[in-house]
Amino acid sequence: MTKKVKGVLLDVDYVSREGKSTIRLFLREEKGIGIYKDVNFKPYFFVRVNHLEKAKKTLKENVFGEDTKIASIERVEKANFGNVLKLVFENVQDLIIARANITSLPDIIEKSEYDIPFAKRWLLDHELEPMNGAILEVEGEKVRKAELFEIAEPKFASAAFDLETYSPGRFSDAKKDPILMASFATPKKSIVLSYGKGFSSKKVECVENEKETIKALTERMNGGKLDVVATYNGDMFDFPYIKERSAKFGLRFGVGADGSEPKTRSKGRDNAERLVGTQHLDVYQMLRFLSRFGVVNLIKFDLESVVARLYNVEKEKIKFDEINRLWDERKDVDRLAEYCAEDSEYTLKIAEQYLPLIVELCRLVKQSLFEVGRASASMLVEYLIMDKCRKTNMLISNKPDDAAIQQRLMHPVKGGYVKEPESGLHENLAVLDFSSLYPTIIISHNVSPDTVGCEHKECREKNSAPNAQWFCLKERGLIPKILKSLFEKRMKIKKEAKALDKKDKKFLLLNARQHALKILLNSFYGYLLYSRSRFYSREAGSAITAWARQYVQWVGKEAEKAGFGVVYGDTDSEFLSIPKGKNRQDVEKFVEKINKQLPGVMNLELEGFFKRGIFVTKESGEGAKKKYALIDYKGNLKIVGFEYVRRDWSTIAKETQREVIRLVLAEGDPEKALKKIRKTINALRNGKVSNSELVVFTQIKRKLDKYEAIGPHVAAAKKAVAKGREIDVGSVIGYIITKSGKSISDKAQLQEYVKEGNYDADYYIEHQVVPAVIKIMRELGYSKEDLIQGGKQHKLAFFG
DNA sequence: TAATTCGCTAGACCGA
DNA sequence: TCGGTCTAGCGAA
Repeated sequence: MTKKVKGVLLDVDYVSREGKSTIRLFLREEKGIGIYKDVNFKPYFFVRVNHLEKAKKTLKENVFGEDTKIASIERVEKANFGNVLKLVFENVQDLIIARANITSLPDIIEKSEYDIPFAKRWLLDHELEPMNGAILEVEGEKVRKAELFEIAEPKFASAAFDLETYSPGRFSDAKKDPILMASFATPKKSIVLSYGKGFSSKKVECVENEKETIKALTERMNGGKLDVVATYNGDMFDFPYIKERSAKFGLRFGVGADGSEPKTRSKGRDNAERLVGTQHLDVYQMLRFLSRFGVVNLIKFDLESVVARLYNVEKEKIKFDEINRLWDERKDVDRLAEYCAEDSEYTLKIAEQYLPLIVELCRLVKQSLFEVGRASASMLVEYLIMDKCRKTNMLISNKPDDAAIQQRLMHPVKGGYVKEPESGLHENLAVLDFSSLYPTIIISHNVSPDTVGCEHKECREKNSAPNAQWFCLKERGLIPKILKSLFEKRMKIKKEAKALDKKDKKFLLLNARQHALKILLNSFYGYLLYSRSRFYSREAGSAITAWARQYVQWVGKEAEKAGFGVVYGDTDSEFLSIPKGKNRQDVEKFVEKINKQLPGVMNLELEGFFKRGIFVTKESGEGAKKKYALIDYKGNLKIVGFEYVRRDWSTIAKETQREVIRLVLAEGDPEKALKKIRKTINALRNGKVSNSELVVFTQIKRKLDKYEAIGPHVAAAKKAVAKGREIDVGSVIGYIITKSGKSISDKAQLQEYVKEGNYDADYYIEHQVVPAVIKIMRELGYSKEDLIQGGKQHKLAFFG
């Protein structure tokens, strides 16, 4: 008896029992999470062989370990290779043993697709998409058939939890230190579970002790009601901690859809905590992931800093020694509870904000939320390519070995072209840029590892890149195939979104979808030149940049021919100055004319018009690249590359620089800028500047003893460690240059150890404020001395 | 423990 | 103590 069930596919995993590995599907249904099994799908990989029959015989006779057998061997046709055998196994363990030894056998050339995890393999081989709808035809718990159905506007039940733990003068140790409280937030309600006296907050649900706290939290979280559980660093802290504490009490934190505990998966130096069914989204990991793509721009990743940056809210941070004090003295435990509750609430808020984007990525790359929320760009691209390979019946390339990786690293590819700017002030500018330059080159010129250097004379003549590589025009390549479909999807969505109000829920959803597509589109070029890529192609990568350089320089030349000035250009953009006698329409006409001549989907876009712009010179006197500021006709500033946008400069220098740029560009008044600078310098001299304006943030990128040159940030970190503070690799520290010490490094101290007023005024004047503003003032004829002493006045006629 | 190259700038480091 | 070179970090695209 078969029946149909319908729901959202949350997860796929496998279990091994009695010598068989079986796929499980987790389906969000109305009542809960249904678990179904695909008993027919077996683990497999391929081998390329010299001689089919001989190889078959060898393989059949071979037993790799105790009882390790190949369940079946079949010959398969692949689009890119002949003589391929598919080896199927009863379970994953057999596959693992077999793949370790197989290449040593005679007649085997190469193993292929042997390192794709079984559950991922299932997803790649089926049409279903995680976080999208699925209709399963089932017999009992066994799946007979599975198909996708689109859910346009999905809604997911999500919640977040957070723990506060005891930490007597050191970092909490799950073996000894109890959980004090646990907060649990859903979009509707937020509660805190705890024990002991002194609570009066309505949010707090008091239970008897720690054990009951764990029990109560477990109860809230299981029962298959949740699709997503969000934590903030649950991978490294909350989950491992509560598992350990549970075990101590003889409990199990069994909040997976099948009642299992979260499993730890090691991910390089870090771990991840995986729940089956219900998806664990570690918001901390997700934000790291999103910041790699520029979706968010965060400096520090602790929850307080993140909340401050995302929502402009100063959330209270209670330090661990104070947590202990409040708990022990039972004073103001409500405040502690509120703090704990806020952590969950904000974690959930951030999760929900970015969920649509991540969900869209899940669907596109056909992997679970757990995977995507922790993935890298290369993994996302790889999933897409592997999916396309399966659809077009191609054997997926293997990962490169170490020697190949080293080879690749030794031969970098020439990148984009950057034009040296004409420094100084410019008026009436138009900025043009190629929309999605590299992806559109790939699509329009069919750039792909499998189309390079074909034998057709015609392709060579018509489709050669400036670096002499050419690409076949007869058949679309693997990479362009994928990019074309992503590109077209994105165009369609953008068009649809354009018709909607920006506050419309549908708009936000469409925007998340187009953003997901953009992320993927932009990741392919990097993947082609990524040293560990399965589809590395120096030829393809260098052709892309060669074409890019050619196109952007060609547009520059054409612009000059058309009578515009070309002020600057970087990789995919041109900054034109519009001379007297020309207007906006002339620019538009120029763009139109260029677009008629561009091939395929390539497109030059008019980004905007700007009233003024400033470019500065380097110490050497050349125009500085990747540094400029523009102001549009509405008065909006766009500051690029300057210290103002860098985190490793003090606020006092950055804000002064911004104000100087604004005064110069918006008001055209360098004298006002000069006044501002002198005022700042005076404040510094008089000790009036607060520490918060003096902090410099820098990331510690390696272990402290691994530095060859001890810069101020390393020196400050070392001193802090000597005082007992922990500083991990990857953490961002804030330091101040104090009065005591000889070198700058000697004077550097972590912000938290510096008393107000104890700063080296000369340093902040000479090394922070002046260097930040002199670049700009120099363009207007001022010297360093003018800034510092208040030298002679300049009469300048820059603004008529 | 995982996309690329181009570019700027600081401060340490090192030898004269 | 000077000036050149190297290490390091971060941003633009």
